[in-house]
Amino acid sequence: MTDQTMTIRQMCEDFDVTPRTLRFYEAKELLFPQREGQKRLYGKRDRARLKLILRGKRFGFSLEEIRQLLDLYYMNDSQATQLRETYVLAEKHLADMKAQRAELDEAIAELQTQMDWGRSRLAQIDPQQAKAS
Amino acid sequence: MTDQTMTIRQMCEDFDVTPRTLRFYEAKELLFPQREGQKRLYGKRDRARLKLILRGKRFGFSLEEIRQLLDLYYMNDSQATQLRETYVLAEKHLADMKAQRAELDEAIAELQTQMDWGRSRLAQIDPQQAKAS
DNA sequence: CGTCACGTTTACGTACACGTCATCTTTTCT
DNA sequence: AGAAAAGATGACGTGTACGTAAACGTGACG
Repeated sequence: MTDQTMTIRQMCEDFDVTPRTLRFYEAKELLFPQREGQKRLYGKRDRARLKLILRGKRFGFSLEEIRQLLDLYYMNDSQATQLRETYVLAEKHLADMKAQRAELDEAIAELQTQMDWGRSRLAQIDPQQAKAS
Repeated sequence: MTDQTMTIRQMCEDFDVTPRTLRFYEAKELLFPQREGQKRLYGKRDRARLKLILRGKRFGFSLEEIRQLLDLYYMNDSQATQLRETYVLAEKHLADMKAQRAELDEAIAELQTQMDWGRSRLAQIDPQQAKAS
């Protein structure tokens, strides 16, 4: 684990995942760490990719969708022919995320309304412990 | 399907789910439609609950988490003892959603940056078809 | 009266995202 | 050197969220 690369353990601790998960992502071609003999060595690129993978998961994208999106972030010059295609895909995902944000805002507002109601109910029942928002 | 109630088909069309899904949610105690003989009849309450279920799913909550959250929205007076407990749970979910929104904002910003870069690349390669944002 | 369309239950099947052994090298510590 | 720790591969298991097929009931329609 010279230089900028790290072992699987280190990665697991940094990102709070298991070795199994990292090997699984590799099998699904979302990560491709270098090998030093048998051992996997994760570099800067892998860390950046993993960050995006985990983020994508939190937003409900499947690993397969994420795999395709990673192409946008790690496009090289020789893949210029696929650039437009990838760009269109990215537009869809961006629209998805914006829609999700709008819905999320609405959901937050509604839940907060419910909680205001709940808090007033609590205040009636149990006046001494009422909290502020 | 008198009055304010509707059949399973109608529900499926309105919410774009399958009958299997609705029965599954019922088995998991997220929905409890009335019965007219054998047949399920979905009322206003069920529709509101289903809306929340589908929303929760889009935000990455499991059905079990959603089931617990539904208690907040459909709390009745006799469950006042559980109100505080439910309130605390709701606070966690609200915090979750706010964190998710923050991350989502970041992700949107980053993706947009990437797309700006991609668009400029496209413009170089293929000047006539360049689009605006 | 038959035959659909719609609904029900029960049961098995499936895709996804890993968890959990078992077994085997390869390092690393003492 | 010997044991423990870390890493690898392969295979099978697991939880979630349904899909799908079989077998049956039941009201509506030509």
